[in-house]
Amino acid sequence: MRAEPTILHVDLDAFFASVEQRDKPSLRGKPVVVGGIGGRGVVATASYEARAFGVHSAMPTAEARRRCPNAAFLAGRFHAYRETSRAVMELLRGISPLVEPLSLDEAFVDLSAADLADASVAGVSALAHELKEKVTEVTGGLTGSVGIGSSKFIAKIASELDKPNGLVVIAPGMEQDLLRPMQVTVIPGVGPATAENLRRIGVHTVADLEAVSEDELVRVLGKAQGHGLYLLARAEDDRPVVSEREAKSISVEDTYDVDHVDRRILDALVDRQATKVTERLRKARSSGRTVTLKVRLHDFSTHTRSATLPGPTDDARTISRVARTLLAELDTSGGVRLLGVGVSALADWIQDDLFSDAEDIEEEAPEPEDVVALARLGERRYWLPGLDVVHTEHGQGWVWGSGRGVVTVRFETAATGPGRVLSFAADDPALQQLRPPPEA
DNA sequence: TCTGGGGTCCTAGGACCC
DNA sequence: TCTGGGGTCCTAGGACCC
Repeated sequence: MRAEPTILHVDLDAFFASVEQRDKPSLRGKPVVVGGIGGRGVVATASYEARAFGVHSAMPTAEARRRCPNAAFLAGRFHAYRETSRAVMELLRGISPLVEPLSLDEAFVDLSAADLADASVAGVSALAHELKEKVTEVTGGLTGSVGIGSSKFIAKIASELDKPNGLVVIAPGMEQDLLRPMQVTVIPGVGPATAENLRRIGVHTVADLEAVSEDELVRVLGKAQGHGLYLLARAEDDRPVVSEREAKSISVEDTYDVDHVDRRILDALVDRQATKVTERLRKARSSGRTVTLKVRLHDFSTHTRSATLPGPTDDARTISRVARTLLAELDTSGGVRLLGVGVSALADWIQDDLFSDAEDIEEEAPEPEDVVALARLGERRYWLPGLDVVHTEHGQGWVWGSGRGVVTVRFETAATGPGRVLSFAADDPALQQLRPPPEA
């Protein structure tokens, strides 16, 4: 909790649906539902016109159609959403460098890192009014709801209070008065299961929660959540706004219109997902060590199986092979409604099968003028999957040897001189024997 | 015509090492 | 011969968020 109301939370109103209404004027003023439009789809966003019919996020689309047959049902255009989101995030970064996006349509901004003349309630209100106008400008007509307070928790609660197109500033010192009468479910992190656990010990409101000892909360909810809620019940929240967060996993999943039983089909679907994951890994210039397969069976029971490799990979065949092996461990004879393939334990560097690496290196050759990129790309690490002899080349640089493990190879590049191996090191003693090839 | 897709964080148990 | 903890890694599942 800060002494001044310097944490701002923005939430774009009915974001996906609003983008559709912006781009298609015939949809304006009408119910619009964006989400899965197949037999097993759910609603991602409903326009306020559709919400009037009782349609809301996470509702099965079939139910939404029943409640609001005249709505436009759209599958969504994520490219347009990303573009619009990017414009808003840029705008926010113009206010303060400390911007933490939570999703395409939500972000925290730490105003204490902004060039702010007046951090009083009146001062930040004026800033927020201006921000809201600019949001509408840069998005081509969308509105956002803004909450400002002394912490992330309070800012987030505040932005919920006056949707859509709202602006609420909670003056420091008023947090407890605001929270006490509210249901515990307004607290982010308190979902149906936690609410039920709390209900069983007689807790319905934040005031009720505040009356429970920390020991009791830890007993009922576990260490992390119990401690966390003990603090939030008192509006104690020091969490910083974090602008740069590294992804921890990349995954793809699909729910099928019909359950699949045929092994060959399932294998082929896993294969396709492994390819998609790989594409995204490569785009992110990343690789991962742990492959996870997710399976939802006909009865909606969900199972995951994972395997951790000795080194990271961004190879579709490897990921697919591991995922299919994991699939074989599960009894899928009753039918599979969802398959997913994910990769975690990400490394910010690229594994390579050295025999197929030459093209990749070419693709990733740094721009000569980009010295910073060069410094990073000049050093690449390779995972050698148990090959007897490994060698690679970049320009005229070579290394070879035998063993298993991770080896670091530093190349000279076009900008630093002729392509030559400068040095190499490995974590497996066998690989210490790596050496440049004899003169040809 | 039940229940998406992309994530994050937490828990608990077992293996393994010191 | 029996008995320890602590730390870390891995795995599976669950809760939650947008």
